[in-house]
Amino acid sequence: MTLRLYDTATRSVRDFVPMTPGQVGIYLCGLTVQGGPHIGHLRSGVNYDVLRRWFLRSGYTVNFIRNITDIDDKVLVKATEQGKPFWAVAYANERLLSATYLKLGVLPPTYEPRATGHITEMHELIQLLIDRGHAYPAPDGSGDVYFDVRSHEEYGSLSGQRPDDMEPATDGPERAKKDPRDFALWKGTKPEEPADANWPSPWGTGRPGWHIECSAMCWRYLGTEFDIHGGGLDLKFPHHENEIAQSHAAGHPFARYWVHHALLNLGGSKMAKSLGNVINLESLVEAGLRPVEVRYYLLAPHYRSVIDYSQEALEEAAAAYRRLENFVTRAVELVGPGVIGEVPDGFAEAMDDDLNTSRALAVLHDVVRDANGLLAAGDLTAVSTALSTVRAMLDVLGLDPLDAQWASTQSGDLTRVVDSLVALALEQRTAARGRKDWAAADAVRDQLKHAGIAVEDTPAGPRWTLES
RNA sequence: GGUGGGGUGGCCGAGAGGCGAGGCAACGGCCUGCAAAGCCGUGUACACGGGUUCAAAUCCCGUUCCCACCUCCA
Repeated sequence: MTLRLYDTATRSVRDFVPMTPGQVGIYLCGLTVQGGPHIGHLRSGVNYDVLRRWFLRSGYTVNFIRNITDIDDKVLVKATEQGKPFWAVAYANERLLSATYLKLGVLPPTYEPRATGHITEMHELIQLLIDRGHAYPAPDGSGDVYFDVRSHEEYGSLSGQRPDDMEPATDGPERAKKDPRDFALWKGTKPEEPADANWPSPWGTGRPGWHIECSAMCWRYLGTEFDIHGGGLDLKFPHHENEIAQSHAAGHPFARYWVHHALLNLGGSKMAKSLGNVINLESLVEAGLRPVEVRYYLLAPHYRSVIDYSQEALEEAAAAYRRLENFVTRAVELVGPGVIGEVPDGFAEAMDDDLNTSRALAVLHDVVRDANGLLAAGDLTAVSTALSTVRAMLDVLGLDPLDAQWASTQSGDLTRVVDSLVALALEQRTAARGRKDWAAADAVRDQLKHAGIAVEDTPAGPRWTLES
């Protein structure tokens, strides 16, 4: 079985063949840290986390690079507005992003390079492009350096657009460009921008253009050629198109597969700060959802399908997850956590088929349904086997309830105290039930329920859970 | 205007020529003292109009509506 991935560059699903057997290098365009992340950003993190976990599960060593864009127009504007250094604003948001990813169980990247830490590499790349005749310093003395789109025949191949049909890039004065589609590699100092947002360069002080950083960091951490480059569909043009242009023009073969995930919409258009239709993880947690449920919601639809955010759909997803979690909890009470086993063939086939998480979840639910039957039948050996299978699937998706990541407060000292108290009450209830005093038994159950404790009777005796 | 992706049952969401993915909700049944949880069963869905085919949600043509990108964007 091999993984097949949809490659945007060839517009087809292709067998994934790594450059080096058993190893995979992935570059994911991370965030511009002009603010905290919303759930659209988190979808990106979760989707690629699942891809990464599937590679790990399939026996690969994964070199996963996700960058931080810590300097750009918007960061500078925010810094000026807030009267803070741009780097302080960027770093605060970066920490917020990391904390949020952590809450969602997104594995930390192998490395998380920042644009401002790679000015040297960018200079080297820009000089290489100038030397090869694909870039030029602006003749207007601005200190800008532009990529010469006309010098690179394949420009537009990723997005399928012809330069002639394109609207002009607006990241510099048109009169300084040879062609309006040329884009900035280096931006000369502007008086209205913070003084500390400038670096010396062979072409004058300034700061990097947006696209060059990713080409430079890919080169630095993954080499001139690597396996997979990922990002949101909205980055396909111009960002990824420009990255390809820069890197190819520099003589780098660059990424072998381009993976783009669809966006998350709210109210009919994509979630974006600029549109003001933003929902973040904190607000969902305040509304009573757990991060693991949000994670389920974000990974349940296929990564190339648009998610139209709705509270109802999110709550349905949460209910679906609880069903899975419920089985795990009940099974563990009877047979212990066991070990994480192997994933069923159907699940593996779905994941190998361009990461079809929806179909994979269908397999997971099928197994859980059968396993619930085994649970009811008291077949502990079979339950134990099913549990290890279920946990394997959940683990690939980053949703294993037993993972330390999701360890609930229920396992603390307080729980032991509550458990002994509830046990006392349940003893009385059991006694009442023994003498068929249903009124007394139900009174105990009602009182516990009032205290937020749900009691249910199972073949193995009564069990209790905190109501969420 | 150019480039892509879509419209699937009450809701979410896979599938992409022929066995009704899965989840949520609903209804019926089983289990239960009653519940809860769970299991079993029920629904005749594929934007619209044509066409191809023994067979179309899936292919072709047309219509329509929606989204993304072409400007900072996951």
